[in-house]
Amino acid sequence: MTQKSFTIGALAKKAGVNVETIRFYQRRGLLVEPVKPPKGIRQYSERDVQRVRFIKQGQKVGFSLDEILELLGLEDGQHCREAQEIALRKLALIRGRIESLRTMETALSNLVETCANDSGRVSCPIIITLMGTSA
Amino acid sequence: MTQKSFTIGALAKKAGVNVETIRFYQRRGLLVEPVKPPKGIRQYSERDVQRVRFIKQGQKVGFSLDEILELLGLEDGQHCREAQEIALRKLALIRGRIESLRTMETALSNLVETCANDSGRVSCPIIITLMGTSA
DNA sequence: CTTGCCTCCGTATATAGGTACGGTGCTTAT
DNA sequence: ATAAGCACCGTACCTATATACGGAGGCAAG
Repeated sequence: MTQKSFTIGALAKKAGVNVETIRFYQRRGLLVEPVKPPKGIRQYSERDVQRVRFIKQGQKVGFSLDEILELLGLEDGQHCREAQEIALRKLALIRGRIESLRTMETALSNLVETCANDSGRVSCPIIITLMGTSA
Repeated sequence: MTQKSFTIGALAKKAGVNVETIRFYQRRGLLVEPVKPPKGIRQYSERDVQRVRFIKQGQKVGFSLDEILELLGLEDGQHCREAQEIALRKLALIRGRIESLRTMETALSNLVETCANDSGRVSCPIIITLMGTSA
């Protein structure tokens, strides 16, 4: 069962990161430090777990923490024009990256296929096919 | 016009990186250091430019230099079984990343669209939609 | 034949993104 | 009421990926 609020240690565990990492993200502004009840312990929610996971996903696809901060800013809601501008910039990046990845995917699939037929040496033209993309 | 061979400085310029970076990649085994003619200067080719660009592309989609080294190993040709294994592993990663990026793409497109309709504040489903993907 | 610019090489420093450490003070189970 | 186990906080340290620095030597233009 899912509690609605828990400690930093539990948050870290749920999100699959180190406690120190949570604190690091707070310092970087990627996570809000919940108010500390006087004499108490800060409480976290599922929402925080999701944010951390989002950060990790973003990193895996090549975004820096600063970029992810921008993306999270969109989530938090801000004036439309600014949000839209950022979103459009990120969209362009994302699309370029998808294209790069697809090119790699094709090259690797071909390699695997070739391999299935022939069991000698193989080589994969992964480089040539990737040039010229813009992401 | 494209010369067939040039110096490290030219290579760096063509590839859009620093000379020091080229040397760093050589130390890391990502680029082969061309033989130095006695008393001479090492010569580089378009192929090197492509390799460097590939490295940069790879980084943009979230691969580390070590992972890129593996991918370049495929390009260079090696025994099938090993190559296939590596290729399959990378394919899985790549597919996961494409999926993550697509999710982000959808979320951001929606955001942009919402923006076009509403000129107040927006709240973006970006985080929620991204949770649980596996890349 | 000197002045610059470049290669070459080794070493030192920088930046991003964590990760570890050490002390203090709650709470809780024993 | 004491010992364990966390939270909290500041600071120090670590890894990956560059980037900079500084001296020696080659080559070409003025």
